[in-house]
Formats: sequence, C-alpha cells, structure tokens
Amino acid sequence: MPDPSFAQRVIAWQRSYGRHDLPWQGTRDPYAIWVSEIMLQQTQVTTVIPYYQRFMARFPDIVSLAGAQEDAVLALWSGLGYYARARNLHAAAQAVVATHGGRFPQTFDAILALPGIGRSTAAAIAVFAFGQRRAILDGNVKRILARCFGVSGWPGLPAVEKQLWSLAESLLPDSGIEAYTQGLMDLGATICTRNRPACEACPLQPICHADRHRLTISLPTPRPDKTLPQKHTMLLLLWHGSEILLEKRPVHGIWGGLWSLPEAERGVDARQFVRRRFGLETELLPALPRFSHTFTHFRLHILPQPLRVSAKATLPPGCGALWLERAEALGAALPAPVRKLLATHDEGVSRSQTPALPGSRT
DNA sequence: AAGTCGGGGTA
DNA sequence: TACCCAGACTT
Repeated sequence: MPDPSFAQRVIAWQRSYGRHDLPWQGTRDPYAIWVSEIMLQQTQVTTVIPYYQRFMARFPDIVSLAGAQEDAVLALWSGLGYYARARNLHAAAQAVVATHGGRFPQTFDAILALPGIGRSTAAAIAVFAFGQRRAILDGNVKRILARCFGVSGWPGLPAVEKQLWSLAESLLPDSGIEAYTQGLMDLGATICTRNRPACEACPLQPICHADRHRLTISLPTPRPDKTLPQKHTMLLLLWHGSEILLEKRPVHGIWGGLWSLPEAERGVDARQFVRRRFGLETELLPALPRFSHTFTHFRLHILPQPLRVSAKATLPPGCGALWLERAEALGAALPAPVRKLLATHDEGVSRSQTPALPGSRT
C-alpha cells in the first residue's frame, strides 16, 4: 500500500478524531453555514458558539435577516467585534433576496461577490453547503501548510500567502472534500496549534517538514512586531436618573454603527462640552477608574467621566443621540468596553465593593 | 503592499 | 504582557 497522501491522511484522521457536533455542522443549509463562517472570521469557536445560537434563534433564515433592522442585527453582534461583518451580513442577505429571489447563490463567483465574503469564506461555504471542490486558506490551514511543507516568512506577506494558496489548491482530494476541509480546520484547532502542538497525535507527522527539522515552534514565521500607537479619550456617562445618553457612531471607523457614550478629548471641560454639544446643564461626578482597551492597531486609554444631568432638555431630532434606561441600553448594540462600564456602574456609583473594571490597570 | 477593523483565549 | 484566531475590505 502506497504512502497515504497529505489529503488522505487528513480525511482519515477527520473521520475518527475530528469535530462532528459543532452547532453549524450536520446541515447543508447554506444560510446556517454562511452565518457560522462569518462569525468565525478572526474569532475562535468557543467564543462564537453562544453568539451563533442566539443569532440563529432570532434570525433562523435569510428572509428574516433581510427584513431585520440593522440595529437588531448589531445588537446580537455586540461583543463579538469586527462589526462590519454584521453590517455586510445584513446587506448580503438583502442582496440575496433582491437579486437571487431569497435563495443563496450556488456558484463560487456569485458567493464571492457578496459583501463580507472573500476567497476563503466563499470556498468554505461552497464546500460545506454544496460539496464543491474548493480550497480554503484560513489561519489553521496556513499554520499546517507552513509547518508541513516548511514555508517560511510571515503569511501576511503577499508573496508567502500566494505560495500558500498555491499549495492549498494543489493538495485538494478528488473526493471527500467536506471531510478534508473540516479535517484541516480541526487539525489546526486541536492538534497543530500555535503553541504546544500535539505532534505525536498528528496524522501528518511522518511527512511534516517542521517536525523533521525541529522547526515546529518557529513556523509559521510570526508577524513582525510593531509598537502600538497610544490614544487617549474621555467617555461621558450622562445620567438622568436611571437613564443614560447614548450616541450612534458613524458607520465607518471604530465601533461603526454601534451605540456608544459621547466621546470627548482628554482634558476638555466635560460640563462645557456637554452644554455646547447637547444643551444640557450637568453636575460633575467623581471620575471612574481609567482603563485601557487594545485594538488591532492602537491602544485606547479611556477615562470614564460620569455627570448628573439636572434638567433633561429635548435632544435635537436626528442628532444621533437618545436617552435609554440602563437596562434598555444593555440590550443595545454597545462596544464591549461600554457594555462593561454600564454593567458595572450606574449614576456614577460603583455597584460593587471592588470595581472590577475592564483591564483597570493602566 | 500596507492600513483598517474587536474582542477574547492563552501562555 | 504579547500573540493569535474558520479574513475582508480600502487605499
């Protein structure tokens, strides 16, 4: 019997040791598979599962999603991050209803044309929903290929990524594409992990270049390190009784489309800012502990500043701001740090003896 | 080719 | 603390 190929090793391993009970498995419903693939972009399985369950319960099919308010979609995405994914998902659902009669497209190019779906995600949907022979290249596959075939260089570099795509395409099996694709994901998530990979349990160990040359921990080549820029801001908690003022953020930029707290530059007079911006008279309350929030490309140092609104003036219509009861606000599409702030504090008073602020170390 | 876009898991 | 994760999109 000839030495099993790369693909045959992955397929055989997947059937015995792979994951078969994830919430989005055991279906060929392209909608269910699509939603899972979008949520799983840059997000780990264990984080996605509860979000996925809630989302599918609320929007069980593409028509219900297409007919939803964007705010309702974003609210279910709150805390998951990369909110453009949710806006694109919503827009794509409406596009499918408008141009495909509500039926998810079945050709690779039509899938790829939908907003939020790139080459790898389109391939994953084509494989799992329609059994098409397509190559994926996510973080798991990049790591497996870089190690097994000794591809050095940071995979974010276009030249390296091109090489990995070429490898991925060349390794596809003639049959069993679903088990193969799922097997790569499962191998990367459970065996060929970034640190402490379980090489002794890997079906690829006999043919793995990195294992033979003791390169496993150094492949794939890590991203070149760069120091994150530091930014500072002040988030205003404007309390009127148990109501708080929320402001809708612009669609583009950080926390796009979410409901956040009014934001002022560090060091400005908060009362004056609020008077000019909203026409409100306020009383300054003691500042809350500052904390920091790290994004992909910068670190934000946040000073939470509560103020008590003495008289609730009428907000200009269409100004993008509104008053919400604290409980209502917690049901809105909030950025994670704002959610944590509102969950921990009300009217400027800590709800707990020891204020457990998000990353309260500065 | 480089920058933008979150949040959490993990060591 | 620092890195990575079922990446896509814009410039």
